[in-house]
Amino acid sequence: MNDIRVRFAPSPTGYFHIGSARTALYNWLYARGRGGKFILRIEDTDEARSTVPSVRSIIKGLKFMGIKWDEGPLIVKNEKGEDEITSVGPCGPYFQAQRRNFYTQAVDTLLSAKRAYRCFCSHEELAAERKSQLESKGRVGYSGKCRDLSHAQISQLMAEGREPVIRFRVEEGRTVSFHDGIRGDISVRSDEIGDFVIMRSGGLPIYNFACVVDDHMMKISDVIRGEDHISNTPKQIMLYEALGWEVPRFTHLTMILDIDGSRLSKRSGARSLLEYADEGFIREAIVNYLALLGWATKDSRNIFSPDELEREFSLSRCGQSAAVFDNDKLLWLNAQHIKNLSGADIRRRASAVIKEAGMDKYPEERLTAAIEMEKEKIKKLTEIPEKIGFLFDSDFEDDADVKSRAADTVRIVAKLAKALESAEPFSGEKIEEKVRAFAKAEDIKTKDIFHPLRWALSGRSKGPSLFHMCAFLGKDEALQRIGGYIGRYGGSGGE
RNA sequence: GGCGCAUUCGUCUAACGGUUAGGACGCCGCCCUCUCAAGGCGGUAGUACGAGUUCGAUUCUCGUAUGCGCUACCA
Repeated sequence: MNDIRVRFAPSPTGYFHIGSARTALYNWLYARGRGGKFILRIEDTDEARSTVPSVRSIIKGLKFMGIKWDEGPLIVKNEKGEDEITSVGPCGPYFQAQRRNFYTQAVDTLLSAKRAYRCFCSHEELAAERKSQLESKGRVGYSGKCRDLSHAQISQLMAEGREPVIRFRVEEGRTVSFHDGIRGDISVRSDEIGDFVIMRSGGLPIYNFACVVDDHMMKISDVIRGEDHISNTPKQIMLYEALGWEVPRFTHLTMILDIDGSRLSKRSGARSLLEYADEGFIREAIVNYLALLGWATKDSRNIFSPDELEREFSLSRCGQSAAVFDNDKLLWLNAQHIKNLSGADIRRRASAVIKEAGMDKYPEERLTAAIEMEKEKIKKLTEIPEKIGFLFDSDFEDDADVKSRAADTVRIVAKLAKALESAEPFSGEKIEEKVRAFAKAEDIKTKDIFHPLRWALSGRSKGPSLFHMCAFLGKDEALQRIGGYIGRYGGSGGE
């Protein structure tokens, strides 16, 4: 046992994207590797943007990746059998919107210690202030106008119905430093930071504040999050100090960029994690790829199972520069992992695409066998119907190159069909033996009969190993397909 | 504008200050082969720029450039 506790704290606004997925994964891998706890917390203090569907997609996405949280939100069935979102764990609730009293308490502490104050400035005043600061090319930040309002002034403004925000009083002239788990020592002068808002006029906390309160109350030992939070860290550290709380360790992960180097956008990388799942990427590949996006072993090894990642992963081996999301490599990894699965496993995972293609009417064993035969060609689960469909349905259209070359082969194929009738049992081995013997007897190159047979059987010039395919179809079906081929291209010449 | 963080093949990355700068994806070629794949072998391509420290910098320091982030009653 130890006291390693990490958390993944997404805000439920929009879909669960790749960057978040990686942050969650790294937190989880770190916890698993160190025997720590992984906590899921939903940062829904932005009432306007937070949505329940988004919470669901986060939960679904984490589950897809095989990430399990020790504490956090849970979807359970209520008495009526409907889904209901609750939380499990000793430090709950795990939704910030349900933790308002904790934030209020902490604000009161800060207020009475004069480390925070009420600010009545309007948006307009603030905007004007910012504008003039920008023009004078200096620091941009709150001027501290309301820092020393008297009780009388405050009462007066309150009486007027003005609702203040709460600002944190930043100490002047000091340097805030911390040791980042990936980047090392980072320090910033407090003078660069203006008194920032910690609570909105409506009484809801601002991220930097809620985050500190929660991380402390949830006993988080390591805060592992995106690089975009580096600049927030000094503010948070000042809050920890003002509240008299122990500061956790911080580690900032690099950003994930789009192929053109910009921030990940819809175009190439930044779709929802779930879209990748729907597109036929499997858990192992996504986890593997995400792990590699910002982390590497000393030997730059590529293929890792989730279990291996749990053992091998370490924050200290994470890189410090942004990574570009590369679909090609993800696709390659997906093919690698699919290849290592059994046909039955692939079939099970592809059940949705199989069903959608209307192929669920075929026996599972047949589907499994077909997939087994073709699995090293499957890059994505969604490719399965096109890869094996013709094995089940003989009503296919011949490929163009088959059409153009078929006519010359009809005579020899018809002759081969007769030879095949006596193949018993109709196994791959037996068929191969028959076909090779046939070629020898006819004094033709094996290729000149192999290819035509393939065309007759499948209507395409690429596909599974010929004899396995033939055996898979079975004698009746194979002969029938050959008959159809002869019918289509036989013309007047016939036999 | 200010501050912060970053910068090795197109991409992901490896390299106690001393390596012909390694691996992987992609691309190209060859081999294997009943096709397509898979696999094997080989090739392509990189230390942003400029100083400094050092016998020696990808590696340490500084500057420049570029990118990204924060500078919100977003997270």
